[in-house]
Amino acid sequence: MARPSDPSKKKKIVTAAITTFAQKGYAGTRIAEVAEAAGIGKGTIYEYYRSKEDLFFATFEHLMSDTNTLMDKVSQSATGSASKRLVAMADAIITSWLANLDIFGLVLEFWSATAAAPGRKRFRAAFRSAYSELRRVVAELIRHGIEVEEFNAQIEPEKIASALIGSWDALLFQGWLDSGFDPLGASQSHMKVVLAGLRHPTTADEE
Amino acid sequence: MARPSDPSKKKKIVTAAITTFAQKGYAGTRIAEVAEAAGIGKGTIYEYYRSKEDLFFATFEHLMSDTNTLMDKVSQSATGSASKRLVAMADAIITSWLANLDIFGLVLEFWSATAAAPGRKRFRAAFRSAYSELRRVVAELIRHGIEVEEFNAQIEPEKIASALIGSWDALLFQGWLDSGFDPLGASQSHMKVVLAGLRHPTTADEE
Amino acid sequence: MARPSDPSKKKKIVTAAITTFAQKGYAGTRIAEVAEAAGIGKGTIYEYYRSKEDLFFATFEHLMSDTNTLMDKVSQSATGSASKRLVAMADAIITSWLANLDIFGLVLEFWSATAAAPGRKRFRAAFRSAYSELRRVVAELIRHGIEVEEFNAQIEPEKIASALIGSWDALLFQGWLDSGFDPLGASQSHMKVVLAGLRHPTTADEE
Amino acid sequence: MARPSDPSKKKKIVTAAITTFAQKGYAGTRIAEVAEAAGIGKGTIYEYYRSKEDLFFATFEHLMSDTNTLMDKVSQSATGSASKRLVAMADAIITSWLANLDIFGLVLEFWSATAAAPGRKRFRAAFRSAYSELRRVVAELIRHGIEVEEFNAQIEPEKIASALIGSWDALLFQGWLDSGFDPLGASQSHMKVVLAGLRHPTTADEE
DNA sequence: CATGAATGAGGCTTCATTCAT
DNA sequence: GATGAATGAAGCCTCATTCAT
Repeated sequence: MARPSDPSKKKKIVTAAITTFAQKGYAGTRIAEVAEAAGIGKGTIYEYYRSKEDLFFATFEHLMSDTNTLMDKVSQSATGSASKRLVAMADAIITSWLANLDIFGLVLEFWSATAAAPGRKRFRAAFRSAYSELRRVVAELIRHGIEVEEFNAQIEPEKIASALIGSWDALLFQGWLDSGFDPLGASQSHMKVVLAGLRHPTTADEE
Repeated sequence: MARPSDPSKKKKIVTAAITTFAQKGYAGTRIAEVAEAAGIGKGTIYEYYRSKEDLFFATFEHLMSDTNTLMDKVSQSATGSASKRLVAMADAIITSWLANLDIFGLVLEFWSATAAAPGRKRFRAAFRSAYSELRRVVAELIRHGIEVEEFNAQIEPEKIASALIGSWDALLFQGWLDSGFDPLGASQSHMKVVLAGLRHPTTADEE
Repeated sequence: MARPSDPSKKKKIVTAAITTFAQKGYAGTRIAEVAEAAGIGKGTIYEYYRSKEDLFFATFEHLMSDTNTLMDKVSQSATGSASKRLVAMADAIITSWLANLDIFGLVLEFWSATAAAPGRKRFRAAFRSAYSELRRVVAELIRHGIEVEEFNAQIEPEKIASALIGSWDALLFQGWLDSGFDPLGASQSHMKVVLAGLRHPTTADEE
Repeated sequence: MARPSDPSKKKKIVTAAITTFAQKGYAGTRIAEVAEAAGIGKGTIYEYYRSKEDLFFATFEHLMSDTNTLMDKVSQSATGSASKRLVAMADAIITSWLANLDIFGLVLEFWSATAAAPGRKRFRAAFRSAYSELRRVVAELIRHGIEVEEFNAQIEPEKIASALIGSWDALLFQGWLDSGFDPLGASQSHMKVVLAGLRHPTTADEE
């Protein structure tokens, strides 16, 4: 009864699942399709994953961890001023996703998985902590910029961080919707403005 | 043969559909549930909508038009400097959605509907044009700010617009995920920085 | 509660039903279609007929009575030798149906209605008595031919009658299937042979 | 993805389908009933047949092929004069169907399937070619009878063939309607007359 | 009388999951 | 361990019939 755990096969399944879920969505994907894409039998998937839902969550975790890995790499390799590091981070994330825009649909599926009914609470929880962590990293960077007096002290690092991260996601979504849209360019333009804003004092409260 | 078209009943159905789809997601919703929520018979829904998918799209259009109405109201009523108007717009959108955060899950469903398979192309098309319009309106406002020399001339209105809009969506999403998160505060903080950035020249290209 | 009985409206409904059932079959016909074809409201049909099944049976009776009327006319107007009368009868029936081959599909529906389940026993009964009557008329004619020594006395009128009648139906069916097939020609050819056979003694029992 | 194709199971299903469709008609039959009659699960049927309609067509083909097999056997084994062979053929077909009169209702369903709407064109096509072939075989036999001067040269083999075949069908139908009716006797009586007619010259055209 | 909007029973079909091989 | 044939719960949708207007 103990399930097998050949990691190479698990990977093969998840990879196939990513492709298939991305193309057809969760509801539109049949387990048989994933199996076929993975070049294995339908029943075999159940040796490695308890259910379709479980497999879906596994693809989620897989992508999540890819993103985390990317983030770690970026934040470790980034050098220079806080501004440069922020821009590098934005560019890295967006560039990385642009290179895989074909599976961006999967992200949308994950987002919507945070909504629907029961058994999907883990998606919401995972997203929450992922965003939380991402905000922490970015906020840290901003805070650092303040400390070294690169950024103005009035700003609230956490809040800015959440908006920045959000803009990255949202620009990718717009790029996904509209192939004529350029998320990277938009992000860079936005980052320039934000960095300018971070350096200068915000005007005394309007009105 | 000719289907009935009592608009008040259509509205009753759509309203029920919004609630139900928002709570349980598209896949998790049974037509019978919507009917019950609308206080009518299951078959009656099919007098007004050809299919579940059609009803879903109708809820989409309904919310879309609500958002458009809101946008029109905001852009018409907004007065004062470009900055103030931008902030007003951001606040209006976010506040409006915060008041209906319980149906934000529906938006996620719509987002993911832009992905999956056939018969859903219209979602993508509708989103594309909606974003396009929203960008146009916001970019217009920014362009106006440049003309009156409130904003610095180097910025690219369309790109900034897309990032701003994106941040609103994405902050709402974070608020949806995490009830401790405050989208409005984050947006306001972000807007302040952006407005500061818009007023000041961006530094000479970083290397 | 008493049902109305405006006969002109009943006729309008049955006429519409004949056309529609003939084109789409019983199962493929919706009451709404019949109503539309009749130029009346869907509910009105139920003022005149208890159910779809009932309406179907009414179309059956209508056609049956048409056929009976035809038969009566033919058998009364026929003059001359028994042979001539038989041929006239065959020709009349086939010609009449050929002129309405577009509703022959309805006859097929009636035939199959003699099979399926309960509530359709009346179709079988009606057919049984209709065939019985038809056989009686044709057999009578043959018997008459025997009496006047036009036909050979060995033949069994009832059996020949049933085969003749059957051949008419079946040739029409073949014509219905294949527009290149000529039921009338085939019938005439067949009748000639049969009449020749009726006139001559059948050979002593073949071994 | 690839559907199973165990022929013995396909046969089991078709057999069950024949019984059930014959008893209750196409419309009156529920897939679940067929499954139960076949002793398998409802879903299993869909592993072997795409739809109810498909299964129905399969039963049609099955019976068609049975009939063809019978015809081949009869035409090959038949010896003796053309007359004897014709009678043998008639008797074989009728006897064979009489032995299975319980599923004759199915034939009626098939006949009516040549009418109704779309997706059923194949029934008509199959019938057309089946009748065409049957006519060919019978006409061939008649033509042979002419050649050996057993039959008179004036007759038209194709036309007589179509009428003979038709009479077999139609007599079976009458037997099906009325258990007191004897299709075999009627056919034999009819065949005798026809054979007598085939041997003797038809009278000069009856004005 | 006529209408057609409303209804819900009923059936086909899908597909995740199981389990014998 | 791997497989895929078998399964049946579940759900969309149709359409005959009703009945308030």
